[in-house]
Amino acid sequence: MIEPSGRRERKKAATRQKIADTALRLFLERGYDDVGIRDVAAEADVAVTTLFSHFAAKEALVFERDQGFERGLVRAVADRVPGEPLIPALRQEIHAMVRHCTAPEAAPVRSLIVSSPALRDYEESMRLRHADALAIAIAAELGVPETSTACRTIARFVIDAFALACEAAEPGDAVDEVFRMIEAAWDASRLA
Amino acid sequence: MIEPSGRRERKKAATRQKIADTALRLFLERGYDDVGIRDVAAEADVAVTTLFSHFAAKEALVFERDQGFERGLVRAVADRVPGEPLIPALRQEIHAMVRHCTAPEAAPVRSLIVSSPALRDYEESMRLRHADALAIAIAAELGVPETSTACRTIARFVIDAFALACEAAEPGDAVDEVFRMIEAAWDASRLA
DNA sequence: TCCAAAACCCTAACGGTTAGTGTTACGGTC
DNA sequence: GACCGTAACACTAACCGTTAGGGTTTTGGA
Repeated sequence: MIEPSGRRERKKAATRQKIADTALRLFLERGYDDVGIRDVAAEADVAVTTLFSHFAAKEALVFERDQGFERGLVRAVADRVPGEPLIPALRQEIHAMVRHCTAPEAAPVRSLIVSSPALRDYEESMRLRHADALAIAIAAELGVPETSTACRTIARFVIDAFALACEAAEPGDAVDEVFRMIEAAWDASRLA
Repeated sequence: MIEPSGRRERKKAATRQKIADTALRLFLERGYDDVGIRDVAAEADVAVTTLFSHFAAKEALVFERDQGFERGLVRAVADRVPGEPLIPALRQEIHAMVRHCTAPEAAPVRSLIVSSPALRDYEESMRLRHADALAIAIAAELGVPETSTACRTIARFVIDAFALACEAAEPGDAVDEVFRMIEAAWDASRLA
């Protein structure tokens, strides 16, 4: 009775994708605030309730791909080659994420996000969740309690690096600059 | 034609205060989500539109006093005694802010905020604004461009210290712990 | 073949927020 | 002391995101 194999899954994924694609297209054409949920649903040919069964909020329509970011961060901590130090592994992962977000083909979506306070706030709240997940992963890796202030601090700093680098003129250099500071902070903590 | 002195100002302030007091009382009595804007307006005996002319959003009704935080941070940078190093000055200010937020009499409001995702998100977006303001103040103090990555990084780290300490079991100790890391990060930056 | 669940649809509403349009009360001016 | 501009407030009516309630179709498996 489990394992909903095949067609059902594919159809559901297709519906979800169609909604996301339609939404992004309309947002880019007419602006985020000038496209209503009812517009998106109509254009994607689904009911409004169906749209909300796939996406928790209007803002989520824009951040379809960012689900992998959190997983990537946690993996960068948990699955790194034995003996590899933590911070450089995270630096590498943040580099990849920043490259992804600042790639030329991502520019229209970027400016869409920047132009809407609602989207900016939503993105920041996503980052907070990422930081919490990362803190838990780091704590698990080091064998300290999840509530360890030092772990949570490092996790936040790493997410800050991501956020700041995405807005910097030279994103790659910014990642390195912030990570020099994070490395020092790490050495000054009791975790190193 | 300027200088609206006297009665008008007082009446406006009184209205604002009455709205905020009423709102907080109702929220604490019945829960944030179970009190509507129309309830608050009716109980405070003002029109809904009047309420929104004083407060930008429902969430802002809960964060009436936090306007001073940003000012305090900027002042901690700009008005510190000559020769006093930057980071300890900020540490002191954050200590004061954390004490303020974790004081026993602030507990009901704290738990109100924690219990509502909307309020938590709003608080975090306020902190982002504080970080931006602080970054600008630091940049001005050091005579570097506002967009300096190092300045923005330190500002974010300081705000992180505040957020983490407010949630920690021992807030005061947490501030000191995070600031040891910030101090190291500061020394590793090109600003020190 | 038939069933249970998943996916979907429709309608109607709720609650925060805003636009449009007055009305009052205050402050400064002649 | 009468007068005018404007800030503060009120009322109505809506917009928009979101959800509840309740039904229909599609799918996978027994």
